Amino acid sequence: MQPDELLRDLTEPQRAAVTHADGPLLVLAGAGSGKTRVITRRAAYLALTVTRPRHVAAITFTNKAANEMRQRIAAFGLPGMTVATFHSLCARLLRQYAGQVGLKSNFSIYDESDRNEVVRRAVVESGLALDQWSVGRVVPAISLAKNHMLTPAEYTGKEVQDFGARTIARIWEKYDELMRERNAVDFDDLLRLVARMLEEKPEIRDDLEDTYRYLLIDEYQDTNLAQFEIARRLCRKRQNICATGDPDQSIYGWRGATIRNILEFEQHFPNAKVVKLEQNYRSTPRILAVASHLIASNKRRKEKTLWTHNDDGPPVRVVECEDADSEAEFVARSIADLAAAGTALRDVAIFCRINSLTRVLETALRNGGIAYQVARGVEFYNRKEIKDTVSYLRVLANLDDDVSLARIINTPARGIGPTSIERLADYARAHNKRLIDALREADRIEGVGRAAAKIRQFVKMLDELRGAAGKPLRELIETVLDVTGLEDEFRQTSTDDNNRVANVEELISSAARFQEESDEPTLVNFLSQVSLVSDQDAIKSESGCVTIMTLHAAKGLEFPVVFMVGLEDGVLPHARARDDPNQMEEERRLCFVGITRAMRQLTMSRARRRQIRGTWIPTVRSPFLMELPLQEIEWQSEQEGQFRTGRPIFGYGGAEPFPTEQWAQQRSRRGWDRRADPDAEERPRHWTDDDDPPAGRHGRQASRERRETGRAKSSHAESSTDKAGGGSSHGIKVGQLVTHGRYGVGRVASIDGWGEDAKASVEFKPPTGRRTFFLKFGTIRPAR
DNA sequence: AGCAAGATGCTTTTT
DNA sequence: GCATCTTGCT
Repeated sequence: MQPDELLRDLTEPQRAAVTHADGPLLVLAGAGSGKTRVITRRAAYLALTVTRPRHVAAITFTNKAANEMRQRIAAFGLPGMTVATFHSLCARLLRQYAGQVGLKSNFSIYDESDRNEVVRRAVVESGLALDQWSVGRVVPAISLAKNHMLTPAEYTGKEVQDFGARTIARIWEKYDELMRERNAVDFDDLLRLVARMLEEKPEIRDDLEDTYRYLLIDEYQDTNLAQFEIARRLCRKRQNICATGDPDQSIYGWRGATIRNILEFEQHFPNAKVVKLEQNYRSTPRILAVASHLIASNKRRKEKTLWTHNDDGPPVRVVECEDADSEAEFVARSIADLAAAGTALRDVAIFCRINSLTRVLETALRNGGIAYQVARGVEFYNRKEIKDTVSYLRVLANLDDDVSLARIINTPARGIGPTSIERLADYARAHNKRLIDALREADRIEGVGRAAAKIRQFVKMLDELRGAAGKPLRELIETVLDVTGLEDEFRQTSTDDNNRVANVEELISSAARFQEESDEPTLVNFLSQVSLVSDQDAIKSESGCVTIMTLHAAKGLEFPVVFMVGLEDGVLPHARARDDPNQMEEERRLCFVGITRAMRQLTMSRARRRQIRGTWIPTVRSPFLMELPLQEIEWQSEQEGQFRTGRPIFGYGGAEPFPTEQWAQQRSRRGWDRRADPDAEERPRHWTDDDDPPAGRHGRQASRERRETGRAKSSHAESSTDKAGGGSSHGIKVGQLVTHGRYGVGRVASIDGWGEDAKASVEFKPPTGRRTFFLKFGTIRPAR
């Protein structure tokens, strides 16, 4: 293949991103801008021009992304490239260099539940009470600290006075110790240990830098500090890092991702070239307008303007329903209508902020006879039968793995009860031995009397199985299932709903596939893959049904028709984000991600009443709805079962469609009433002038008007709104760009008058020309 | 060992 | 309000 062939059908900015050879490169890839295409082309282009495939490494977050990329690159016929997720690459490196970082290369990778088990143990062994130091409290603290590359000492360091922090650090140290004993690492360790290794072992880093000469890092906006350090340390010599991502789609801050990594890329990598991909191939201009207008309220971002050649499509709708049930029915009915008109169900998706909202939707779709699937986080590998089987395999691979061993001692039930297991564990701890050694010495342990014989049998069985550990994977797993009695158990407990036998068979075939496809199909490597693969990777688009999923799960996907439900204050944005401006921005990005998944038709909805934990409560409209460009949107309101199109009333979010007498009184009493002019309700809210981004860090145009993002102090439309009645804070200045519902964007030429009489003269593009508006009517609004 | 009644807790969840 | 885990009982 000729390199030029890779460029033929690319746009100018895409080409620039693909052909940039040496030195740091940041590709700001807007939603739907053909990012994957650019990355894969770039990988191939580099391999054909400035280097060879084996010196190119593309790193992604999900297996799904990695697989897709691998496939596309394979089409170029350039074998030998590294395409991996951060975690799988790190696991590979840690196995390779295990000895140098204090691990054995057969280490186990612990998932959430395994890790929780060890944390629980660490709490107990630290002499603390589990109900006070619950997993839910300890785990996130440690995980976050690890992702920020802290050590326990550094973690306490800042807050020596803080008893809580000191205790967490103590538990953490214990936890690390227990993990080392078990020859196990968790997901966070994979990253952290590699990052540390690259710093502390210059000779290893040197080798790796010579291997991975060109780095491509995808979804860079979702990297945490550990991942950033890995990337940075891998390109220290050559600085050949290409990061792609979109700050507006950073939605994993709560997991330790740092949006700063992408915002400050140019500081971290001086002389970086920046390419913006702003042409969108996915959505209609209307959808993009809505998305852009919303995200403009964020401060922590990089300026970017999405545009498209696509045709207009139907208007974006916002629908306010009486309650959650009728919202779900509305969605179901709309989908039924679409289906009747020829839309395929697989082209339709429903997004919600939290999983608990799916239930009403499921009911409504079922009642409406509409086929659907829920993309749940319930993973294949978390099923009991899979975990049981995998635990046996883990023990065979890593005899130090006490957590897995404890899990299988009595699975299937063989008369070794919890008391005996506890005694064994106590003995092991007291004598500083592994659990497996305690098992072998069971006869000598006090209080294990009757179970001792059964333990002996179990150990014998394990030794037998270990003899089979070298067999091909399929055979090995089948032997395990047979010898342990698991197979019989699964056969007996399988139901139509939950076919355990079939699930285990799926595991076997994935092992067989691994055996064929992997370069090094060892048991340890298979287990690695099992730990690092989730079935989020397997959201099928082929099934002929509607997909219900969370906004997080929706990232990276696209659907012709999208419904977003629950646009309510406390749901989206989530209540717990409400008093933190940074979290509010993340919620807004989440909303943005949802909107930009839609290709042709987008409907956002909200219920005026919703059942939260059992009781019906009136909701408040999401502040994000009020940040949408009103003139772009068709508003519908349900009243007594009828849907009417009309303008919403801002500042009002109660259970009634329109203000009640009581509400109106309350409103004027508080002094935030607005005139009854219907146009006035369209005016954007919350303009302030003192709200620029922090000290021009990223060199933004200071002149640009920024919208207040907060609304954090109160859930009602509040005072800042209604300075508008008083005059000067309509937020419109001479020279500023404003939009008008009919005439579009224009520039303010002059402002005359004051207060009620203030009017602006606005210059629009021909043929409209210059027009004058009374500001009090709010017909022109600041554009962004 | 197995079940049933209580207790708990409840955003999102790439790996 | 509900599902999931724990505890206590037989």
